[in-house]
Amino acid sequence: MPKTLDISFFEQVYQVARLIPYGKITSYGAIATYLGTAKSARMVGWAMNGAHKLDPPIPAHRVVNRIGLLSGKAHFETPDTMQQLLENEGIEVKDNQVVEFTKHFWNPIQELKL
DNA sequence: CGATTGACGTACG
DNA sequence: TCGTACGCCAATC
Repeated sequence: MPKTLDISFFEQVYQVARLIPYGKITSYGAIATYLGTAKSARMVGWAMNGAHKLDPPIPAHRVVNRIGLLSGKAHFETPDTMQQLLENEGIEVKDNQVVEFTKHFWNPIQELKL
């Protein structure tokens, strides 16, 4: 049996996270929903816990919660890293929150679902 | 080895 | 409309 079918939820999260295009952002819930486990949004964030340890690294800064809040900024090297990275990609951040969130939102369901 | 926690989100009163 | 409860599953205490 191919192990490709045995990849855990984490691996799938990593796969999707790496597909997030430059200058775009998505939410934990969006990824979870795309994977078919809408209520496992927490696990998406949990997966990001070791994102920087992976190779290639996962653009965890492009993943925010459903309201565009930089809920995971505290887990970066410095609390400002996440915001800096986003602004570097042309995404405006105001008070730990993404401005025009829906405008920069990248929905894996809409983009990847065929 | 059982209980708690955690980068979230939805359901329900 | 707002506040509280629960689910999700792995890692840590």
